[in-house]
Amino acid sequence: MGSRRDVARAAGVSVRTVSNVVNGYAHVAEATRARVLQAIADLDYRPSELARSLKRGRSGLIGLVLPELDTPYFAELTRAFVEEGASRGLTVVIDQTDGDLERERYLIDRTEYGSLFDALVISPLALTPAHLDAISDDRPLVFLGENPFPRFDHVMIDNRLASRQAVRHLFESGRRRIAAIGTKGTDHGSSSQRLAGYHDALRDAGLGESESIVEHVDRFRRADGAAAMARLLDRPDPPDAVFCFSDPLALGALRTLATRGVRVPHDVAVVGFDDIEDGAFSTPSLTTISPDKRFIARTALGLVERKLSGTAESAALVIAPHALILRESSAPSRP
Amino acid sequence: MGSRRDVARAAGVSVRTVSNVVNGYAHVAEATRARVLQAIADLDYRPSELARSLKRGRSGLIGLVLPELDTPYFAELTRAFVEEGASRGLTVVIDQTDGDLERERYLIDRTEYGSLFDALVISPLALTPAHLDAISDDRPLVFLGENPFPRFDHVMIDNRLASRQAVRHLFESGRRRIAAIGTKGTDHGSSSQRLAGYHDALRDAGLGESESIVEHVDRFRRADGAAAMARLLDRPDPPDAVFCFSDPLALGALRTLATRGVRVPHDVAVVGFDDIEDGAFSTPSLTTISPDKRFIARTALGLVERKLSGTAESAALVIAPHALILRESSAPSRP
DNA sequence: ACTCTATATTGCATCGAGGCAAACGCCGCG
DNA sequence: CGCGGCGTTTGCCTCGATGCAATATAGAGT
Repeated sequence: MGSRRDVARAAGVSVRTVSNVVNGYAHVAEATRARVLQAIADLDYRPSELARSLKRGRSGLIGLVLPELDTPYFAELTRAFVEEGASRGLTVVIDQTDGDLERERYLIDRTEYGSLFDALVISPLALTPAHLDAISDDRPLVFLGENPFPRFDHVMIDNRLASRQAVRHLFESGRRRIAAIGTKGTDHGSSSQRLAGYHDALRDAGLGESESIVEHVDRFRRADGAAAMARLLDRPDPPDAVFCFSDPLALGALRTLATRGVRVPHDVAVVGFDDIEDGAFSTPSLTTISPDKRFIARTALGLVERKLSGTAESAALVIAPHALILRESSAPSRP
Repeated sequence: MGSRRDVARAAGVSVRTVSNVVNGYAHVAEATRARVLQAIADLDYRPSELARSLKRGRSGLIGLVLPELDTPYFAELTRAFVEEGASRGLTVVIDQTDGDLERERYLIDRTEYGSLFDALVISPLALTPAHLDAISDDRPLVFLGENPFPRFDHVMIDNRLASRQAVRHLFESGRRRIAAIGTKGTDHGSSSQRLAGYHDALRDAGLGESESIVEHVDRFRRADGAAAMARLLDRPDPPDAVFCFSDPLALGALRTLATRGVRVPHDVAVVGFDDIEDGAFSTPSLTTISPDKRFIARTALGLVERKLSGTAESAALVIAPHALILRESSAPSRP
């Protein structure tokens, strides 16, 4: 590939004129423009985005750091970010941590120590605010998810409220033995908030702590949901409704219920969380909490731009909207 | 954040000395080093990776362009690339196209016209070689997947052979009515090769074209596999084995079989393709073709480095190894 | 002919870092 | 006292592109 200088020499003009042609500057003679374009084509020249970025002081690259990509929720969120970024002239590139603390720290440190990215949007799993003590809050970092990171911009949904609404819905549709599938012991994040919402709703309904039925899982996948549901059905007092902390868990539960010949929603109602595409097409289709992924992406990128433009006064905490999507899996059993 | 110049001023040294300290150059007096480090800390200075990359002529960023991220196979492949890249000092960033032609072209064009990425590894869905006529084969592009792109480096597995082995295995374990689930009308890629392998195996087994049973699907997801399996079971002459063109399809088929009370592998054997994690833990566990994802990632990045170093003489075509992983879903029915 | 303006083109400086080699200070040695 | 050598520090240039302002050229107006 030829350089800018080669092009200038070949076209018999100065380097500056090449620049003018490339950038479509107004006052360039037609003949000159043609000669330069010809030279560009001959030498297979293309401007270095690296150099441009250096001059501009921005690369236009935003890193999106997620725990895992094969979780449908994150995959769909990724899509929202990429599309939303494109419409703002930002390129969103994705990195995955597997919830590994070291990797989360590494990626943040890299931004800290001057990477090619203008900013990072990160959904941490293992990271806690204490790990960020040494990190200046001038850094363009935007956090997603439920763990609070006080000094930084943050976009989350109200997990506790959403869970409460989901469980209230089950109660209002006539269920009385409502189980939850989903806490993990180590998780200090969304699980505990969703659990809190579950307990809120039981309390609202006048049910005591003793009537809570919580089934733990290690991961939030179909297989875990299926196994947890089987354990619930094997209890002497099986539930008539299940609130699952993720859609894949709920889809797994549906599978077990189908296998065991338990009718959904007639015998057991199921509600999930995340509103992934599969849930809309399952049999029965899945009632779920739908976080507004578009809103999350738009807001997070807006915060990034605000930070980069220097207009930010203090860290923002944005609660993104969510909706309870009613589908077949939770239709009332007793009209 | 302070600049290199500010640091120099604060420490009372030249900019060059700051550079020497940062890069750990040998002959820097201890006192000077300390003063510079102090200034760096005070001013929260960190070197610009952008400027470094410009000087070096490399950014260390490799783009990995995939059709979709929520397909487990691609998610696992991504992991292999990210890890393999890290071990070579390359940062692999991911972009997704949804199999959209325009997006695939756009991403390649961006590299063509000087992006921040050193190279692109791309698994195209819609793109055909004709779209690349205008693209110089000097570009550091490495292709993945089954569609041939003659002038460029390429890593693929032998889909046809792998399929043939999978179907032969079904035949050898006593099956005689072997169906395939998976072609899509529009796909010019892996589907047609897997279909060819399926027919190869039938021919090997002395079964005629008339005995092939092919069930089409629109996408390669669980739900599609479940629906296709249901159609197969509803035929007057249901199969005793199914070769699915992807693991999610196979997992969907397993679900339908379970729901209908068909025993696997006793009544129907199932084989998938891709070796995704879920398949190893399903009930029954899934026999599948396992492409060597590590190998693919390692080789593709190797080709990238070869291209970037300029040692490449001509385009390479690498066939990555695969293995037939035998699990419960295809144990012999007639010993 | 001479200014004035509009169009075309260019040189220089700059972004932030690093390669290169010169130049500095200081020591010991002849 | 002068010189070679070592450790230390620095200036200058380059990477590739662009902002700024100056300059060159042509044509129009009086």
